[in-house]
Amino acid sequence: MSKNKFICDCNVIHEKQVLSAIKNMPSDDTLLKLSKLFKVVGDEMRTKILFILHYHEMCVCDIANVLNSSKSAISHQLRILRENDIVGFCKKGKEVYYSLKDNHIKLLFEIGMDHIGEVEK
Amino acid sequence: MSKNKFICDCNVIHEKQVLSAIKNMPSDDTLLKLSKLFKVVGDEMRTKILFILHYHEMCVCDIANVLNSSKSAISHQLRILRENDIVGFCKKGKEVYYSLKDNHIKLLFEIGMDHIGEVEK
DNA sequence: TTGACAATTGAATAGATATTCAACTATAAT
DNA sequence: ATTATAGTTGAATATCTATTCAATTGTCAA
Repeated sequence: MSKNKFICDCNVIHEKQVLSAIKNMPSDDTLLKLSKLFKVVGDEMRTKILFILHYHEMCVCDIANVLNSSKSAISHQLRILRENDIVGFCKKGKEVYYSLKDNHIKLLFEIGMDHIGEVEK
Repeated sequence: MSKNKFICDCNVIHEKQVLSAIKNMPSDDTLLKLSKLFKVVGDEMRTKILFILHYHEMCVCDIANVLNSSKSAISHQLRILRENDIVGFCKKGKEVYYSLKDNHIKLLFEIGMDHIGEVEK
């Protein structure tokens, strides 16, 4: 088991598996995007916003009222969701209506609910 | 449109939808668990660890070498994954082998990859 | 055109968290 | 028994991030 080719504070125990795992890893860019997606969904306020939007589109004030939060806080979170292509929006008069951009979030929620052993109503 | 029943810095625009959304929200406990799941997966190092483990179980040193990180850093992250029922482990001699606890993470990854438009090899 | 309100934005703050470092436990080999 | 190695753990630090606050933009109604 050689050690020199790995810059790490510990030995390689199974060189073959380690090399194989390195080879199979997607690019850092891909993994970053993947973890970013989960990170964006994985904030309690954003999870709640997405849960609301998976029923129907809603404007910022209404979302703030459902979640008992401020327009500003909600708007900041919506910006993050927007920048990560998770929600879309359309303006109607003074109001801006947000909605889920595609079906992936709903699927993630279903699997997540399954994992934590709760039944979505 | 009454405002008083909502403690918020803005008006309720569509009271019926707001009340309906409140009624449909799962419990805070459920939503916390759900967002926690995504938060735990949504860290770049943990995403990488899980990606490795979805091929085969692996011991801490090997994971550290694949990811070019330290035993300690990996061990800290594995503890978080353990505490959230995402990975399991078994000891064999001096080594501890970690593996995915169930199939949900793999499903989350597939949907996530689909969302970011990458094809998992 | 003026006032009211929905929404966004930037800066500041407070809270959360990943990594590092050092110390420690447990197991295997000599 | 002693030494070496795998892994864990707690504390400290440095980074990141969610919320708040104040100011601003854009649209509608009077």
